[in-house]
Amino acid sequence: MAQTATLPMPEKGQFENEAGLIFQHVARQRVKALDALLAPHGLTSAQVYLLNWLLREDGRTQIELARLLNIGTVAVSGMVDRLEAAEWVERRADQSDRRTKRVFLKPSAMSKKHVLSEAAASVNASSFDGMTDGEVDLLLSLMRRVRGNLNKALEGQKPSLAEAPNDKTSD
Amino acid sequence: MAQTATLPMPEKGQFENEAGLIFQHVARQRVKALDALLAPHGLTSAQVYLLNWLLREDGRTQIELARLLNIGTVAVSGMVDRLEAAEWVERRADQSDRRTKRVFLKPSAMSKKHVLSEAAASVNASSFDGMTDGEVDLLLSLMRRVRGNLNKALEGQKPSLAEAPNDKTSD
DNA sequence: CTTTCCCGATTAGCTTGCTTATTATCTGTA
DNA sequence: TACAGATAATAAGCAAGCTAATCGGGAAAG
Repeated sequence: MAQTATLPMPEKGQFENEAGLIFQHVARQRVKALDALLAPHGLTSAQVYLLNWLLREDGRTQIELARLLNIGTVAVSGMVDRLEAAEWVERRADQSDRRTKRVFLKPSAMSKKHVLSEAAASVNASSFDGMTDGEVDLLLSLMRRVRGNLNKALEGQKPSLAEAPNDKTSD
Repeated sequence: MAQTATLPMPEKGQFENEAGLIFQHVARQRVKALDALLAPHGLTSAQVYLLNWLLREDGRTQIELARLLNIGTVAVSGMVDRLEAAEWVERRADQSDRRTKRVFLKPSAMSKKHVLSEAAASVNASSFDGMTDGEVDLLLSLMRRVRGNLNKALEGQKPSLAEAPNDKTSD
């Protein structure tokens, strides 16, 4: 730190603002880069993340997909709608539980397998260009810590599910 | 799948998939955390990023805001619509160029100044909990390099603006 | 002066995510 | 057995991005 006023580094307040935005920027740019690669195949980045999980193991329930993708079941529902309309996947009823629907890849999706992983790998390669393996590992491990911190913070923010035994001190 | 069964670490392919997702996760969780803090004030995280730039300097054009926020002018237009409807800002025509509109804070927004910066700082504090200043600096500098890499990659992907002197070899 | 080109803002329509509320089904307990 | 509560999926409606297309206003040729 220290940095006695020589660098073009903004001051503390501005720095924190920039810290806030850079996570959004990187995420959005990754989406854009991936979308650009996938557009010729009629796919989007979010769809590819979902399909990649199905390629690892087919026939997952939508709740399983939601947990793997870290999004809500409602978002999964919409995505599966679109994927089904485009004939990449199909829903089939679970036999033992009529509430759940399992999502299966259709042959058209399976045949695109290499495209999906190559597109993702290509964006990673671009993202980490000029970085050593050690730097990439370091970055990812720091990101995991941030994710863990935010998970904790978000759990603390919504005490609606857990806790609340007799704690009625809220507003 | 191989995976010699000791660590919970997935193998390379899965690792890369996770690398792709973690940037989205962190960005989204930051949004959620910030939104939760701001909801009582009737604001969203994206709106606060925009307002914070106006607090630094009022009366910017929408294109300036788009560049600062790293989003498109269309997105800015929509956000300013909502901010204007909620009486946080107002649009005024530029005098010298009738195409451009400048966005000015209204008193209600100025009075929230401390709320905005505190919310952002709070999310940063949560995000970086348990990390040393050095680690945070390192993370941010790595993120900046990733952003730079992606910027370059995205420029290369759309040769529609630059280049294309006589290159008509497209599809 | 006019024509052509560029540029700021907007509209229309899309994807992806969210919250809240509904519907059906399952499960556990009285 | 019956009823209460959890759980899987969906519907409705919103925010925030995006691209492509449009409109009006500058600016620089001719």
